[in-house]
Amino acid sequence: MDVYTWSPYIPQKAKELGFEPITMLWGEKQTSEFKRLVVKGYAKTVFSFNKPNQQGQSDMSPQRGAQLWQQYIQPLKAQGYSLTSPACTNAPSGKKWLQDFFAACHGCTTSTTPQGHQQVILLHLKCNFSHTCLPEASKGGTGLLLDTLKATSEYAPSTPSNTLTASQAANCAIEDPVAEVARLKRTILDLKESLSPAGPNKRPTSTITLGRGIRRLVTLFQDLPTLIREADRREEEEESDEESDEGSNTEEDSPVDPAQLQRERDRTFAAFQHLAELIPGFKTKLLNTDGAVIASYLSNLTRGANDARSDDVSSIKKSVAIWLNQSPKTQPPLNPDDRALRGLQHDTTGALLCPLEYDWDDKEYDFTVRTKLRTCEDGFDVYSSFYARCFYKSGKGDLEDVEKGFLRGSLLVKTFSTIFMSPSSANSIVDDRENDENADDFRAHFSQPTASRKATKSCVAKKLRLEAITPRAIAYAAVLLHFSLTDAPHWKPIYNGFSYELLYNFIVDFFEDIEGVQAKARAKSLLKWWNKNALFRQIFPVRAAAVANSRASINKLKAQRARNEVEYEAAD
DNA sequence: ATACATGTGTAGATACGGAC
DNA sequence: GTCCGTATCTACACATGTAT
Repeated sequence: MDVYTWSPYIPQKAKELGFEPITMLWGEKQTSEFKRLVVKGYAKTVFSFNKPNQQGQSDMSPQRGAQLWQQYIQPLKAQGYSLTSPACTNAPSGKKWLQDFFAACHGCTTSTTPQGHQQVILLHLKCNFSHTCLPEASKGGTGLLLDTLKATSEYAPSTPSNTLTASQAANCAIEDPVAEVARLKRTILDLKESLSPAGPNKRPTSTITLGRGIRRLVTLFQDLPTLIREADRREEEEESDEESDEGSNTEEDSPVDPAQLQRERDRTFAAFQHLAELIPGFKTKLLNTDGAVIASYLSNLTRGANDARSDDVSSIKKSVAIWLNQSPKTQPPLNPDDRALRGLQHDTTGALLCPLEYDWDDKEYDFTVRTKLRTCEDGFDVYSSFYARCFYKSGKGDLEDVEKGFLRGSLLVKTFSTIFMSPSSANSIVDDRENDENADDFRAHFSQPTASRKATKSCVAKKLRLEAITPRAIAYAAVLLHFSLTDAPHWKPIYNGFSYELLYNFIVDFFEDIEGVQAKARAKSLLKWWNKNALFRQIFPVRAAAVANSRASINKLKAQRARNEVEYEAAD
């Protein structure tokens, strides 16, 4: 850390405290004191005129500056001092002042840069930490300085990143621009490495990137402040738990089922917990007392969340068309880039959107059901039920047992693996609507890996550190699949009166909000069915079972070696 | 202003071909 | 055969464009 006092004087304490003192010729009025104090060894660096281009500061002409420089500053070079150019303000007049100064200052060129360019003079960005430096830097002040560097010494720095510029500003002095830039780059690299020691990607993950998993794993529709509010509410409730919150709610006018409200709250709180798990340091970040910091943090997370959803909506739109077009029955073929001709008007997508309640394919009455559904005749509404056939294994279900086959359809599995594994991973999943005799064995959904090419990048699930398939991930995939079968022009939470938020909540609750032992067991086995997924296990080869196995092997080896030792000693 | 769609950049991986 | 550099590919992240 350097220290200076806007004068030649260096405080006695400065050196004792380990500061590197810098002397300064502030302006004309300090020349005598400067000459008296600044001798060989007094300091290593010298700053020169303070804002010579500004009235009320050292205020002098470039030509006068050059004279003073030659008289007082230049001779110090021979005494081992680092020389620093006049410190103009960041105003355009400062750049002009410096250019004129260099023009007038003959013989100031003392050394050369490694590139062989004439290094005219050491430059100093005038600033101080408390009030000038960072605001000016953020307004582009350092940019101007670098412009000046370029203009005066032919030194062209590689385009500095924002971080670099800020660091340069904070450093306040650029002695040798080339060395300085190189040094700062190394420092930044070091810092980055220390931030993320492991992993091939050394770049620290940005907040936006961190947010990408939120819609996929935490909540598809709720915004982050809602989740935080619910977490806060719970905390308050716990603190004053004897005081029931009856009447504290202002929802008197809209009669809400208390059980429904409680479920809503539980779901929201679960989302908060998932969020805290997904985003490293999330809870810590919330402790920040600066509301603006938190607001921008949350808005970046939200941006990432919505970006990722947007990516998924568009990629699933394409993929679904390609999968369905593989069947010759899909006539006319679907346009991968447009949902416009999908929905009820198309026989293939219509059949998949059609819930169990209706028989899309009834032939006896010449497809009247289909027609009635299309014309929204009374009592015929495709969007009245969540039991759409696209969610069912082989597209078939039983109205008397709606859970049977629900969320086991191959299209849903394809959608899931497209999002969480890779688009190409879905190719290995056999469409169960074509050959339903493969029914029960999940592995039958996957053909042998035919791709000669291995995955080239870690998949989304890995990036999100997803260790097991969660209900919310399945619900996310289900919503995206259903939506991509419609003819919606763009992503909407509600389309044709069908609420994707309600569908999402329905599927989440299907797993998370269960009454009864038998029902719980069925939901658990469904989740297990997903996690048993051979493809998914390829991605995470080291599971708990594998770790246990390796421990068992180690123990076995230990035991045998111990036994051998005993036998060896006995033989002696 | 915001959300969604589209385009660009890049990491990580393999395939290929020439030199030795 | 192996070593090494280059070309190419996939898929994610981010930037930019566009519509509402």
